[in-house]
Amino acid sequence: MRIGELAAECDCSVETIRYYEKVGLLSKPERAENGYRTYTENQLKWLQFILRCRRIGLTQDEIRQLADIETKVSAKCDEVNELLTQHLVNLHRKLDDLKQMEKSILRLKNKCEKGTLGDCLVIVELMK
Amino acid sequence: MRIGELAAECDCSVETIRYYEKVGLLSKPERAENGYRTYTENQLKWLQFILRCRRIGLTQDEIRQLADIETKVSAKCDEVNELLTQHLVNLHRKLDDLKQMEKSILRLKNKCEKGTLGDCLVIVELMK
DNA sequence: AATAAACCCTAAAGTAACTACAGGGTCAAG
DNA sequence: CTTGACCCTGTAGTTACTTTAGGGTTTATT
Repeated sequence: MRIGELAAECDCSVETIRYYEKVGLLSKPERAENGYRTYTENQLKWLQFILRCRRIGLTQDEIRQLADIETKVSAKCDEVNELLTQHLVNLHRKLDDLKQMEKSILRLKNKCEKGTLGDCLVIVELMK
Repeated sequence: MRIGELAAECDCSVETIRYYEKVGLLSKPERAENGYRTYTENQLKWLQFILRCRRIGLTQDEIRQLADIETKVSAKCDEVNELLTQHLVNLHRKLDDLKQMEKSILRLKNKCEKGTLGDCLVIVELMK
């Protein structure tokens, strides 16, 4: 399977695949006589794994950690859970900020609807 | 208020503040005789607003648009409301994304409660 | 008073996680 | 035999910062 097929299969760009190879997230594939990369089914699965991790917001470093954990068959799931728990904490902080932000904007919108933007302290409202 | 105090107050780095000034997100502060930046209470509030926007994932461009509302004091409320409504839509999209992420992570976490990684369901699930 | 620690300055380079581009080779189809 | 769709390497650009280099200034301590 060539890089274009792999990209189509995984719904990501060819450049992203080459990039993942460069930074060591994806193992170097075999090369055909002409120098083209040829991928195996296993590498496809691994790429899908990486993309799925990225989609739920894990960083490359975190993915690398997961990959490392995977090789330590004796390790406990606790490590994986620890990583995910930390990720959840970060996520909740973002959610809280987002909700706070929504409130601020709604408040500002209400001010504007009263038609007195000229003297309503928009900035002050925004910053509350 | 000097830059160090401001940074401490806003829980961000001194470098970030100088960076925001450089890219025009934060207005240029007065300078003391020795060249040190001196900030007002208003600038502190602005910085806090910017940081909150950033934490929820708004881009600098989006923040700049919000900030521009300040200068449009004479603008019609409709115009401003339009802008805010668009931002609300964006916020809701991001909120949904984060909630989706949270669900994925929770689902994964529950699958991996104990045992060794040999049969860690998180990995299995992610590799599907 | 001298010196060290803590603070401030600018400018430039590095980082994450890609994306886009420049300047090419390869290969099946028309 | 050339056009177009692929593939290659390598470098530069993007966003939003962070780090480093190489200095001045202020404040606390000796």
